[in-house]
Amino acid sequence: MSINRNMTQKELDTEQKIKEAASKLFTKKGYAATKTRDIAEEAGINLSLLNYYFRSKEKLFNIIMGEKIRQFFGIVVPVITDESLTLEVKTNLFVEKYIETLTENPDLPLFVLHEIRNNPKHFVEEIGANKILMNSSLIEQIKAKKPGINPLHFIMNLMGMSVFPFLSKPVFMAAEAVDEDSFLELMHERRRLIPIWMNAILGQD
Amino acid sequence: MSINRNMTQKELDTEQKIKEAASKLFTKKGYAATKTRDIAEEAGINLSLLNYYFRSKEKLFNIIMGEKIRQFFGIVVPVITDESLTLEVKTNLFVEKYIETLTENPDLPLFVLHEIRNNPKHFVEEIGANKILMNSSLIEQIKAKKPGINPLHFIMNLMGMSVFPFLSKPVFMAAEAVDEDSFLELMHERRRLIPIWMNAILGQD
DNA sequence: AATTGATTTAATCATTTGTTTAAATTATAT
DNA sequence: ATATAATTTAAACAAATGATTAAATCAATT
Repeated sequence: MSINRNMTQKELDTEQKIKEAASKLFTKKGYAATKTRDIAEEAGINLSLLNYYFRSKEKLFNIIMGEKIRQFFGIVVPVITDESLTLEVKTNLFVEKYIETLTENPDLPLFVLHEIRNNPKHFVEEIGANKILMNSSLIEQIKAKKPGINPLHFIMNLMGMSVFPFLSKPVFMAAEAVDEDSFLELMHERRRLIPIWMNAILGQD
Repeated sequence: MSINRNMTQKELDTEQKIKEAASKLFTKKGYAATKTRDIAEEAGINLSLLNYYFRSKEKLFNIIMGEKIRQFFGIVVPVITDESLTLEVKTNLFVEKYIETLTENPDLPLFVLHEIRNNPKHFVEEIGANKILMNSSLIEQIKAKKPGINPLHFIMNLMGMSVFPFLSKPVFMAAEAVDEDSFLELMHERRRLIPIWMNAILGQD
């Protein structure tokens, strides 16, 4: 029953080709709109191999989903929990990591937010993410600086300013407000500007 | 062939029941994951009536989609184009309208952004939205205040701070950072705070 | 009441879709 | 080289799905 007994080059290739095709289509079109035959065609493999390597569409999806969730949240968990970093450094790293990752993977946030809404359990199980945020040193640092305000406001501002542009990119492109190049340039500028804006929001002391 | 020859109460009810069921399911699950039988069951009608009133699932979807796009963008187009409003008043109205609408329709932004990415033509045809944003008086006012920076940065900040919390609500809930009540309270606070933050970002002159 | 048209229903159709099966091929080990 | 196991393929299956049909019911008009 077990697979991967013999780690030939070809075997790894097939499994990897399926994963990459699935990753591309799932993130682009979502679970329901992606057909197993689409994945097989995109991967250039026989349809049966999908079930041979991953048992079912759902199991394949769960694997991809877990990777994407870790990709989306994994990049910042070490940053927000690191007690040795100042608030300013955290903000800088947060913005840098997100803009870097999302520039490479523009479909990531819409996919992750969509699928977490459909199945929040995935998120919790994958990241063990409950409690992490609220107990992070980032939250403590914000509370210390702005004791009167719920610190989540600033997390939402930071994420909103960093992530939302990628979510709304198709809208801005359809509205002819940006093209591919000018969007990239904007995101490059934001890597520098968002920390400045966050500082302005948090008060200039 | 024509429908709606006799505008009886019952007929309007059936058509409306289908539209409301479709609206609920499409916005919650997307086009592909919503089955015509789900819509019929949610509406409490016979499956055939969906085709009788709307010809096809796709035609029904296009109607719902158009309404949602108008709902999402229609609320702010009059605000950003009104030359008689100051930048501060525009910002206030923008935030107020969005937080009000999205509090009532939390699934709206994810649905709209998802479907616009899948079919940007819909958006352009529905709103005629190309050119509107970049020629708006809002853009002019931002340019006048911050001549050195691309005004889209501030549009993205304004939308990001207003809309992103609704997109990420399921994440914050899964992370046990908020519950339903505290989220509502946060959004109520943001209606007041975002204009202040936007002012801080735009410089305090 | 009878006729006509609109609406609703149950049954059915044709495709699509996820999965399985069994045979064929390829690689590995003896 | 032969036997054994792993991989790949083509064909097929069963269930799901969007749509249609034809008959039944309901409403309005004469």
